[in-house]
Amino acid sequence: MTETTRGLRARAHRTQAERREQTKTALLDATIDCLVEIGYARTSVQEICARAGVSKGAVQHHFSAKAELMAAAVEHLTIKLKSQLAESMALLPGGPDGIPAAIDLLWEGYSGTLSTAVTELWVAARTDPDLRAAIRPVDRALGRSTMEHITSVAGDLPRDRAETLFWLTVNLNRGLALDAELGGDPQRRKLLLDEWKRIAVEFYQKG
Amino acid sequence: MTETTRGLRARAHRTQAERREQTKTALLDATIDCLVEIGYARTSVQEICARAGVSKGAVQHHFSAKAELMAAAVEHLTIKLKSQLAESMALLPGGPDGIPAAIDLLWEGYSGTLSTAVTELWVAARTDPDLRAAIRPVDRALGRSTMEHITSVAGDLPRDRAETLFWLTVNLNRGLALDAELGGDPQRRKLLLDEWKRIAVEFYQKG
DNA sequence: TGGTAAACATGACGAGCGGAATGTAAGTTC
DNA sequence: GAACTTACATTCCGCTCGTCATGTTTACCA
Repeated sequence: MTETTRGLRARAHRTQAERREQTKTALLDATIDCLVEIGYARTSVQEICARAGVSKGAVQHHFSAKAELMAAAVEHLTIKLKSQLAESMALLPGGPDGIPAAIDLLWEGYSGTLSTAVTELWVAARTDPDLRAAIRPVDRALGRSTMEHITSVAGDLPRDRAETLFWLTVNLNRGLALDAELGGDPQRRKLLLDEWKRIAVEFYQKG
Repeated sequence: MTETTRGLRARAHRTQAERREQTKTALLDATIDCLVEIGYARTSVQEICARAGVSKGAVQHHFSAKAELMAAAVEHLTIKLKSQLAESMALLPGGPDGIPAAIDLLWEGYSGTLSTAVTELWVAARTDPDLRAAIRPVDRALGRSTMEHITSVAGDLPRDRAETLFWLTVNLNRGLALDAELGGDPQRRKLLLDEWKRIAVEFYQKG
């Protein structure tokens, strides 16, 4: 339960725009909470409302249907992920340690709760055309923008090589994140990540 | 809709054990079909019954609850995957082409419909302790047995190195499979897989 | 300061869900 | 072939779901 989902009764006087956006973000945050804590299948409108501290009428006023709420949650989620990644990427060192640091960064990003929520939506979107249509462009944009930032730090690495390394890392991370979700061995994941860093340095930085 | 889910009225005379197993596998196959076609969230008992061509009473007779059906589906699914993998692995060549061939094989396994169903159950299991408890041991056993087979073909590669390569490949594949599910670029996936094969040969076979 | 519109709450509705109770048909056993 | 058990069908129940219609509060504006 995020802090932002509470404290709606903080001030007595709020302008309409403030009220609107506050309950809207409360709903979206609550939606993400639900996805993380109880999964997509059991994420109901009522549960979201309960967590957001508003009524079902509110969500109806802001979103015409549950699907629209989910679509909005996708965007909300992506924005949050983007800012989180941007924050981390600002601290990225260049030079020889750049690649392992970038891999660590991407792992942090893909193993967090936000990415867990994204995975829930992804899997659900496979069999839900509307949700799929909402996710695809947003997710592609996030992937591309992250790649731009990462590869720009990569320094002397040729552009296409850096991109390949990036996507390999991302997909490996997604697999490892799935493994983590089901309670795979953390020690093995650390071993694999370390090995991957070694490979990346050897194969992309030196070779 | 699998062939085995139909043709229940094939023979007039069936022994009790035959009847029992036929409807049971029909239900389990139908469950997998549902997972693949409409996803875990919308997989209901009635939908499963409709696809299996039996009534809700039947599933009630064989499984005490929906959760138990799902748990059984996990095992059924794993058995199918195992036999599919075993079939492919029998054709695996040794020698210098062994590693790329093994990677291709694993990709075939992890990008098929059976693995899609597994992913649905995996993600659902994250927030469902019972399902999780049902999946974990079965999945670990499958992973281990597959690794045993693969590494036994690996020839001169040291044991722990082969294992590391195997798990890296598996996790990369899972990430790529997720990408494929949401309609990522197939060309990029092929490029990444080819690159991974090159890395594997260079880093594990030669070096 | 009163009227208007936006933001939200409340309650009701039909549909679909999982599960229980009960009925019927097919196979087994003696 | 009659008693009995197993396999399956039918029907119903309580619940929760998403959505809608309507009522109430809050902010804005003249």
